[in-house]
Amino acid sequence: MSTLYYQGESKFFVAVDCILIGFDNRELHVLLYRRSFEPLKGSWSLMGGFVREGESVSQAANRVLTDCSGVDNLFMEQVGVYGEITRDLGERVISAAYYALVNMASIDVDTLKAHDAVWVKITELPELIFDHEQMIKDSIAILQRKAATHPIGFNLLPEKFTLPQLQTLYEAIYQAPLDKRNFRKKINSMNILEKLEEKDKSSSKRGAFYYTFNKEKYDDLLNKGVCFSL
Amino acid sequence: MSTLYYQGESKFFVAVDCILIGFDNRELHVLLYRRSFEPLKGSWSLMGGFVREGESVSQAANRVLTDCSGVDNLFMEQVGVYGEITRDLGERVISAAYYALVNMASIDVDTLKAHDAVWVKITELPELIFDHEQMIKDSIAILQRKAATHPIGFNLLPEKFTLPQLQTLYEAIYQAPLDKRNFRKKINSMNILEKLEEKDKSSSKRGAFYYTFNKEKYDDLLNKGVCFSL
DNA sequence: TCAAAAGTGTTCGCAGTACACCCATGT
DNA sequence: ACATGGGTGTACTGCGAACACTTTTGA
Repeated sequence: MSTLYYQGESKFFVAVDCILIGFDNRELHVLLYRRSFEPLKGSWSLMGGFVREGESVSQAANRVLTDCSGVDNLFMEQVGVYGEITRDLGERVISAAYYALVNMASIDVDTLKAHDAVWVKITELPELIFDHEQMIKDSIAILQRKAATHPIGFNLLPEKFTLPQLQTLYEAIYQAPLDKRNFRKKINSMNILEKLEEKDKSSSKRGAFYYTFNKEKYDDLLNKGVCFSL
Repeated sequence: MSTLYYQGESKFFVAVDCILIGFDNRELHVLLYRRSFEPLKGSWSLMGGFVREGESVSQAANRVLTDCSGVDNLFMEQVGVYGEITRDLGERVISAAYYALVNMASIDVDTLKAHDAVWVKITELPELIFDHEQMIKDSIAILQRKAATHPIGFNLLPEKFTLPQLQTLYEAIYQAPLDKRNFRKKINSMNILEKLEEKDKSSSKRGAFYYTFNKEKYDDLLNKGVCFSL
């Protein structure tokens, strides 16, 4: 390894911690697991890992997410870096947090079991190691802000979804009830959804029409300078 | 040094880069300097430094900011972590960016000279090393978003300021003209400013009244759940 | 026939926006 | 007296918020 330029400076362990947020058509969940190594073995923790030589920090986050979810290229964004000296009880570790969004139904249950990972409702978080609770709080704050102005919520839904489902999602994100008619009016006026013929009969006798997110329409709006906001 | 738990993992140089944003009552500026060491010695760069063993990442950012500005405890927030493998042409360095806000008049000119640092208008940025231009763009995006809903703009002004000054500031932040009467109506309705007897005669014959930001009033509003937004 | 969820319009109030003139003062 | 920037009010409009009934269908 070369130390051409920066010799004398210190080096640090750099980790990534992943806040994988999922939706089960009712509530938001976070993927947690029981830490399998010391220190604090057995405590609740976010999925994480160390950054390696040959990968960027975001690649490391993607690797960790793929590994524990079984799905590649999840929607993912950086939350921030957590750099307090004693944040990790083992040794000093500087950690970059990333949140990712996924529909819980698309995650293979066996992959989760293999990592001892479980979905926990964000309203019922257990005690977590280090600063992981703060990371989750920061993630949800970003999600709440960003979901209001960017169509990222669709990452939490299956390809086809109903309007009641979509509304429940936003109610879960904002942790607040929304008016059905106002919500539908607004969604409708955005003109970014495609209504399908098919109905979902699983949650009512009448059935609710399926919709899909239409990325082309959305990109068109952006090009015209129109502002998405929900 | 202990390698109790995490042996086998790699360690990295971790740097901080500081986007010090200043206001001169006309335009926003960023503090840049000519890099004094290889690689790319002589190129335009943000102020930065390496994180040291005995300090947290944010403490490192504060140290760098204090060092180059001569002022301690500037308003400062994290922008994010930049972790591409080859982002630094020397060796691999993972960098955390922080932006800070300051009134340019409060910075000692000699301190700047000592660091070969200069204020550059954000509308006239030169070519910068590495990903520093991206860091500045990201900072300004955060500033634009955050200044609209949080009273952070006052960090860019002196203790006493006039309403025309305040308006010019927000026009510089948003890079858009604002209507004088609407701006004053809104500011006034927030009830977070204290009008002083004194006038600033430096920019007009009539003179403009000085105001100060009243943090108590602002905190009161927050406690009542009122939402600041400009 | 009834229970349970899906779907549908209108009204009201407020906040954002557009807009033009008088004031104070130093030169 | 005049040039320069400081300060003020009103009318309009569009968007968010509140609100209740009908429809469909499986059990």
